[in-house]
Amino acid sequence: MSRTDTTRRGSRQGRAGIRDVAAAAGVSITTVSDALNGKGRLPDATRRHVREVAERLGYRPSAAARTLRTGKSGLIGLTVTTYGDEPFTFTEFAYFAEMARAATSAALARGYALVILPATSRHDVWSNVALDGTVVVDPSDHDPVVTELVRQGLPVVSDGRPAGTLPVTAWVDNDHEAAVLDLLDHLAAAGARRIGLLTGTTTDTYTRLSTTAYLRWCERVGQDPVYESYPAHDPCAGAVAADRLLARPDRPDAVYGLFDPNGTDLLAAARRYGLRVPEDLLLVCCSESTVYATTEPPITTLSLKPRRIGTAVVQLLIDAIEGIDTGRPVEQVIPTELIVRTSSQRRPPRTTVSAPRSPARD
Amino acid sequence: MSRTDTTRRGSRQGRAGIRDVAAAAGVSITTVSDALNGKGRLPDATRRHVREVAERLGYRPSAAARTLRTGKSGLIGLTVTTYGDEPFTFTEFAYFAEMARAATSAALARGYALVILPATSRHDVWSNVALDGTVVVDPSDHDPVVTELVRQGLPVVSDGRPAGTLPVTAWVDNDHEAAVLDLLDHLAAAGARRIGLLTGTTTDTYTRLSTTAYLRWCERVGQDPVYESYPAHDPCAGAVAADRLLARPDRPDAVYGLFDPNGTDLLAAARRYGLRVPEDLLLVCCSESTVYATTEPPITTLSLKPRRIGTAVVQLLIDAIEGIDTGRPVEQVIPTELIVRTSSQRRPPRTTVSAPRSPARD
DNA sequence: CCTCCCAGGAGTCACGTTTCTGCATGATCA
DNA sequence: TGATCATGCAGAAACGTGACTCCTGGGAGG
Repeated sequence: MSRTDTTRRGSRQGRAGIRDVAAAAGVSITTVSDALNGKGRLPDATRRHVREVAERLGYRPSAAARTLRTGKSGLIGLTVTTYGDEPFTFTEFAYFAEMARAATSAALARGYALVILPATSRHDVWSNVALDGTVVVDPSDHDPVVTELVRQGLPVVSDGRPAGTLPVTAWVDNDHEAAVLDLLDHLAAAGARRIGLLTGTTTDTYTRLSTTAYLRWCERVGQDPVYESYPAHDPCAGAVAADRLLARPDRPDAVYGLFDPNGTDLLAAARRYGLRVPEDLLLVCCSESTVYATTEPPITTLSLKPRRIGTAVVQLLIDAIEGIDTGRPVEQVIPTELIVRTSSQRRPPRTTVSAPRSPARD
Repeated sequence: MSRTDTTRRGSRQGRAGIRDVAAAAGVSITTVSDALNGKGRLPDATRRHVREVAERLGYRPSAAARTLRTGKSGLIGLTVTTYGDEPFTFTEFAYFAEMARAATSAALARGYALVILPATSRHDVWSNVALDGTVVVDPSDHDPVVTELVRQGLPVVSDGRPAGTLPVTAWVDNDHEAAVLDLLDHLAAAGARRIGLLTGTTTDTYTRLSTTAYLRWCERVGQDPVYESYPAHDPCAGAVAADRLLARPDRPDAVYGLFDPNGTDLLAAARRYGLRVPEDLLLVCCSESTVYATTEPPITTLSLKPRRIGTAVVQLLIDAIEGIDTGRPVEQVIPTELIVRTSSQRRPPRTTVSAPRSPARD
């Protein structure tokens, strides 16, 4: 009777609370909670009645209270190692955008949302948000953020295999070595005698594995390595390095560029030196950008399949959050795809392997 | 004395709570809270002691409990209208990526984090996260999500001026009409006699305003409009529309493309028809992509300055969250920038107006 | 010597849920 | 007919904070 007047504050002040719904429906708080969450044992009539009243009052459960009570927030952190003060790195823009998009989709489909967080260990932001787990893109060697998160008992899944002893719950990556070896074989089969590499000075796993594979391949076929390195986060340095590579006395007749903008940079450099692509110079770069389908000539690209990676990372993370923890790290390798276009074929292609965005020429 | 044994659960089970810190420091919960938040009146000695103990125990305050108590979560929603089942639209990829990056930076600098949320009114995800406010990119006419958020009393700031009576707290946009008029004048000054438009079939504000400005300009200078429309979310349709535009009997000698991929599509179409750029065809497109600096020839682009927009949107939103609510909508117009390159100059440029791909921008 | 005041800190409630426990009420069964 | 049991629901204890109220000395002023 007189106890229902404990509903003093919530009713008029802000949004309707569970108490208001209970009072309006003439039932207890327990019944409302059970009815809305499909939990307890209630007849369908009561369930419907409560739901209707809740709808009428515009009731939305408080996410904060639910999180506090259940310990689950439905939030997943997404963090990327950065080279400056910006939250994402610039070089892998298309890759990251695609990967983040797929990750967001996959998370939403399972009822989770993604929170973009900085890779810096500024605790004030990280500890202000209740996370169920975190996706880390390209974690550095002994990432303090990852260590701290694992110490708190949160699952962490990385895009890119962790270097050193980084204790991630699971990771997803491409087989970068196989991709590079395959790609170099493709160039050699197209007639390349000396293949050059445009690579980065950073020590991340992608750059390291790819460069190592290149060197191994050179050793195997008995070619002297011809490569230029530059800091991958500086787009101007990339254009300069592309120019340097083609200005060398031992100029390569084919080049693979590890980073997204390398294709246009190499194409511009080739024009400056009067080199025709693909007649004088074969070109491949690693990119997710669709512009390479319509450049003159279209450029063969290696796709790392960021959408599949983003999806896989989130699936593994949510599995770890909800399911049983196997204890040992789970590893998943996503195949790459070589999208062959004109720039890596000595003769005009007879069978088009690429998916062209334009009506067929000739 | 014997009441301190109420610290029964928290101490061993999970992370350290505020009670554990209080017990370890030999003070009360109040003192710990005050010491860590710099609130009450405590001597520095006590404050330091408590902080040290908290540090030693690895204490991190529970974000959920704090949110529940204070009503502020430090989370900002970021949502984009979508044309498919993906969370972001595809056509404005570079724009959105840049804008989101700037928004994330600005939010982090003020202690907030961004949560990526779908534009669909799937309430289960939206109501599962406690938001302090939301950024909406390109809200549709009577966006149900915006309406619902405003009904809940949350501030909403939109990128793109709201159509109809959408009750946003504030908005940020470019002056699209002025940008298009200016750009058309630029093309006319370069010698264009008949300027064509590549536009979209969607009804969003950007497309509508830009197209209207084009039609107005045509009327003013007495030119018959020459344009093709296509669904902007379909990249293949864009290539086809570009081809159609150049195949017309009243073929334009200059084209402005409203969307990011239009530049490469138009360039490819021009090559198919044997048109030289800029001699036979002047080209401008709206894009944030840096590839247009190195295409053959480089293409003039209209930049909407997404970084400035992203920053402005977040600043306005956080101001609304923290500060006083003025009640009336705040509007902010960001100027656009025409990056003039070879494709829109009849004669080789003597003075380079374009900004090359240097990292420092804005 | 008494009073007042203030620094310093302890107790306690409330935020809005979820969930465990438990109490009625009828129906079933030996 | 009384014991057992499933059903339908109410009470109340947390979850971990923040903030308000109140208590207790000790020094200063009268």
